[in-house]
Amino acid sequence: MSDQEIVRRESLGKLRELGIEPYPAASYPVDTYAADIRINYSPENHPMDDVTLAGRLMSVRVMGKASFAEIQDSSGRMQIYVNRDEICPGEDKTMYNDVFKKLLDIGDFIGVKGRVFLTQTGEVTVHVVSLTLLSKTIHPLPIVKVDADGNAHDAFTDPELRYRQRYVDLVVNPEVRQAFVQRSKMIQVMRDFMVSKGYLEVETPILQPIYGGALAKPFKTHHNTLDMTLYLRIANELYLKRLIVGGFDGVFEFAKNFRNEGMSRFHNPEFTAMELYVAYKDCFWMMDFYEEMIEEVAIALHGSTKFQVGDKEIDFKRPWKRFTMLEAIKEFTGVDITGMDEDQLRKAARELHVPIDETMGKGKLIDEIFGTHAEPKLIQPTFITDYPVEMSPLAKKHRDHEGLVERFEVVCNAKEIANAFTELNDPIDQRQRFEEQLALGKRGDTESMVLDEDFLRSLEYGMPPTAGIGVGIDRLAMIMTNSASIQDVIFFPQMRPEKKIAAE
RNA sequence: GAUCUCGUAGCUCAGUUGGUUAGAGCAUUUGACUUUUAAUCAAAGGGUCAUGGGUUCGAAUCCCAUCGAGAUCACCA
Repeated sequence: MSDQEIVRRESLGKLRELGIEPYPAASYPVDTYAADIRINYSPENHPMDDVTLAGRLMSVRVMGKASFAEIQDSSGRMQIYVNRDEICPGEDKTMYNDVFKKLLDIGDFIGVKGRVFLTQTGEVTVHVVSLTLLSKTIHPLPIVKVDADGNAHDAFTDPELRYRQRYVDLVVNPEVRQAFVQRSKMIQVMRDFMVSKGYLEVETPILQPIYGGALAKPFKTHHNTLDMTLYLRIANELYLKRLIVGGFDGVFEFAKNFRNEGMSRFHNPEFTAMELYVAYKDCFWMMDFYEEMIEEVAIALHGSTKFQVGDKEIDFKRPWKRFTMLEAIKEFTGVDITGMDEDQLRKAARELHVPIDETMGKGKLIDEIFGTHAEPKLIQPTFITDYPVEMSPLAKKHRDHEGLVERFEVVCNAKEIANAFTELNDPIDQRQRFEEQLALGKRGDTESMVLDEDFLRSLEYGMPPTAGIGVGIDRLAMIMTNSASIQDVIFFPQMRPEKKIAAE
């Protein structure tokens, strides 16, 4: 235990000796937030003579019998003025001299009641009439100080500590809270948008006997009573389509998916995807739908379709640029791969210095060329359409072009932020596609799909023509909040266990 | 999984070519100041230099291994 922790435990005892409970049980009648005061207070037009607010004590400047301090609530900080003879009207000055000056620490939760005034320097301040300790902190909070020039001192910046102790990060770094508030708002706008169209928010299994709906490696677990292997879902696509079979016109789910793959600033083992399926629509309808929804998100968060992300300005104003995949490859490499067979593609990929291996089929080769040369250059939101059939086993064959499917992805800031198809509803074609995937699996591709007989049976009962889309919520949140790492938009990103705590 | 970088006080960081007892600011404690402040002044306490081994008369510093983190790459959303 550090010195500071020992001192705080001692303070705790002294408070109890003075008859002050450091962890009182009663509700505290908060009626005002710091931001309310900052926004609404005006000495002439809107005096605030009786406010009660609560929060953490974040700084204290003692000057004899008068002190200035700051308390931080969920809306921000507010300066308070504490005068000895006002909080201690009688002879006993213990409350000020001992409790306030010595036994309170930065980080403690306190409640104050008082009147708002302007100091000589013009700062809005609460003149405290009574002060209540609400919860004592015994672990020192790292204090970020900002000097007169706006420079931060002692910022709490170590990424490991920030993610492991997110609660501390949230207390001392206000912009962190902001990113999460925006993330939540983004999801809310999307949800409202879809609900307003009449679509139903649903929940589907996370524990699945057969994983499907995406190309990825799953987490495996075991159910004891059933004595069977279950997989944590990698996607919810096949379940949502079963619901379309069942007669819903539109269903969506914000789903936690789990993929047992590498971690990076773009990948967390568990992540959130939103998938939406709408009956009697196709992927071209979905393009318009998505564009409109995301434009609305941008406006809700930034008041504009245009905002800064890293060193780029991104504009979500409709309409977005649309490329077929082959057009995009031609645009950024100068090579037209239209009509090439597998060997020709392999040769073209080598010439373009695209990393490839022998397990790759025609679809993966095209995808690699696109991923290496086109995707990194797509900063503004862009639709990429017409994917090869080999890499899209759940998408309907293109109505006009042999070998392609009706599919689009949206690429923005060099990352995919949506993936959509006109869904394959021909049960015989779907069975063949699964079988091709099985063949790829035998060839050594560890991410090929497995055959889901129950899903095929549902298609055999008949699924209406359907458009479906999947949206990477974390990726989209990174762009919308201008975050460089996925860990900045996930409260508790996955990390290795903390050695010290595990040992205790 | 590969490569590179990093790990020093509660927090942010110095620490020279390997050389006395490892430093600073903030935070903490004590004292001063009894005041409408924007890091008030003074003093003090605080360290398994990530962990373990090695080289050396001597290691925070050089070498090896391990643990943890970050960046880039691979896989992927």
